[in-house]
Amino acid sequence: MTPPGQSELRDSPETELSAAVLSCLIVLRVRADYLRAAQGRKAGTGGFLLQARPRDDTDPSARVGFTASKKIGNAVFRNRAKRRLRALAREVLAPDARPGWDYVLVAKPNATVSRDYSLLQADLRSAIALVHKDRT
RNA sequence: GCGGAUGGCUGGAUGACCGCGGGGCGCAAGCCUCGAGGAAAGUCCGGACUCCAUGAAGUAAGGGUGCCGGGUAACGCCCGGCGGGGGUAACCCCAGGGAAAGCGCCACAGAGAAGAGACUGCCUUGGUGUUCGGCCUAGCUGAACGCAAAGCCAAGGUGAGGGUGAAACGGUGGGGUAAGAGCCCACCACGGACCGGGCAACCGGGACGGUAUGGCAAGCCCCACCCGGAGCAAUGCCGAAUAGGGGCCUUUAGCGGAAAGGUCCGGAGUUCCAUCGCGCAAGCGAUGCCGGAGACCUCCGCGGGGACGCUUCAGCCCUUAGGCCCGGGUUGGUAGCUUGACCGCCCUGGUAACAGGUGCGGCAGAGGAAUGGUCAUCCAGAGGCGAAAGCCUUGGACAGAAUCCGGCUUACAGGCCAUCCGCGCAU
RNA sequence: GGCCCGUUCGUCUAUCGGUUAGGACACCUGGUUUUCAACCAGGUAAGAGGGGUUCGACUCCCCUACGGGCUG
Repeated sequence: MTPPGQSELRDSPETELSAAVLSCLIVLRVRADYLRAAQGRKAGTGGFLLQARPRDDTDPSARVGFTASKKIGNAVFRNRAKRRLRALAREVLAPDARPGWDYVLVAKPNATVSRDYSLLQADLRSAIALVHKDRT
């Protein structure tokens, strides 16, 4: 299975990173932050839309936000979309997030809830690479 | 067996890895434990709770409810009954008070739409011959028909027939009459003194009345009963930051005193409290050194004020300035916050709703908002293949707590249980 | 979360319980003009959905759906 193999592989870096990374992944709370992130780099994928921007301040933490509009569906579907995106961010985005950046994951109707999870993981990896490469 | 009615339950299960929110323990690492629904929904009713300072009575306006009895903290909810309607039945549905308090409306059609009306008709009496034609048209005259009616005119009787309409001022039959009419009679409908039953709604009987009372109150209204307003983004406390602002309204915005306690000062002592009393308990109350001060807090008296539609009263609560608007800043923490008119099983009372009892068990508390993500196996379900066993594929209803309860309404794949009704078959 | 309000032609809006639901803009057709615009004439086109009260409902009552506003 994947969990033991991956944990073996990432063992030494993960333990150091995890504390730092998890503490750095702060949830965006202010509407203005979301509006500013929407002005930054965008990378659309089959399951969601990733927005990212580097903040030009001294705070080294990486922050992340989630958006699920009424187009997604009723409250059950909106919650599920946000939970899947949150799980993705924890597994994929946390190790690769750059300090001082804001990320926003926007759910897409139907896709975010029904798309296969492994495809979503691949989507997020490529989207992160796209956003980071374009910037540098 | 088929079809139906009613009531209730359930709403995937187990495991692995990685995670989230609350609580407890721990210095920490971490460990343990709890973590969505029957509708959490719509926000349609009723409450608890908080603020508007409290309570009571009356009343205006406005709103709501509306058969009777009961249940409940309360309700527009529930239970039982009554009446009306539907269904072969089980059973279901009903905003179901008052139209003789008053106002209003009843389009079109129709004679007439509310103390109505007289179109076509029917009948009686009186008058007049009738119809057709011609002319010089208040009239004259010719022909045909007829000898007593019809027609026309006038006066009167009538409300039965026709037709209209959602609805036409009781219905059917008979008698009666000039023609008719509850004018009279029988039955039905209606009203109904009174009698019996029932707590009541109402039910049964019914002298008598000849018919009076058209419909609409989810039109205004009347009657009875109920209702103050706002809502946890209520309302407190702490902190940060900006500022130490501007405008308006009301106003007598105060006076006198005390020093047990807080506070302050000096000295002593102390800090998680101790002692005593009450209580089953949670808890509540009292006491806790000495001297001084009177600015502040506090307390007492007098005076003033207290918006909530208005008035009155009580109590003596709050206050000693209050309120509103603009501008500026913040968008934090904490309390409210979840054990309550609570839920399930059981026992007792009651037809039931429900009430009482105690025994056991259960009950999330976030705050840009947790309750999840992925995978595997199984279980319902659907489709395909197959004679069957079985195999493969697919796939899980409506839907996510936000102060908390009691209801209502709406959404809901599938499954299960109980009771009852109709039909058919067998015995 | 809480509290309110509203749904009528494609759009904006009228409408005592008694209609063929009125008007303006837009659209279509015809006329006028060399043509277009403007103008004239005519036409198409609507009661959010479901129940109830009533003889009769856009209107009165109830439920649902959708849309909008206010509130620290």
